[in-house]
Amino acid sequence: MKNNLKLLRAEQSWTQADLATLLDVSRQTINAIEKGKFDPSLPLAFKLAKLFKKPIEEIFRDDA
Amino acid sequence: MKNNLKLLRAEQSWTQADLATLLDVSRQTINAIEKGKFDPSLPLAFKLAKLFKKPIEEIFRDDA
DNA sequence: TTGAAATGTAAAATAAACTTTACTTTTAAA
DNA sequence: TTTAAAAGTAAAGTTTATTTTACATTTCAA
Repeated sequence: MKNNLKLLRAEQSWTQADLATLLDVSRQTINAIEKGKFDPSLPLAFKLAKLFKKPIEEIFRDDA
Repeated sequence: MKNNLKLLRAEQSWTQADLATLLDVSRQTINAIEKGKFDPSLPLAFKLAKLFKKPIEEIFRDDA
């Protein structure tokens, strides 16, 4: 599972901490997802999609 | 988080066990998701979207 | 070039997803 | 109306997501 989070976040000039606050998760969670250490839960993926106004499939790519 | 799985599965005349096999998860996992006991992981949501040829947002609805 | 902000990382703990086993209840066809 | 398949459920265990704390490294503006 790959994602564009780093890019999308940069487009908004948000820090990892900013994004974490907006999503109500820890900064480490954002860092780990960006670095591909794990995938977000489905609810968190929905929050990201809502925040970035993009479908989940446009943010995450299934490489399985 | 709500979902149409029961309906989509019925459209294909698949049992919970059939669907579980197609997705390589346990039947109890399908049952629990259909009954709303928990949400699938993002990878499993992608598998479902692929199988049913529908975007994740069309299968799951964020009610948060 | 220093210093602060941002990012990366790690360990320990908790929560949520998922499995296995096993049993009960519902559904539907013979 | 019986009975087999399907669906529901529950407990115990494993794995994965997430938090908290804490520290190290990178980046970039003064």
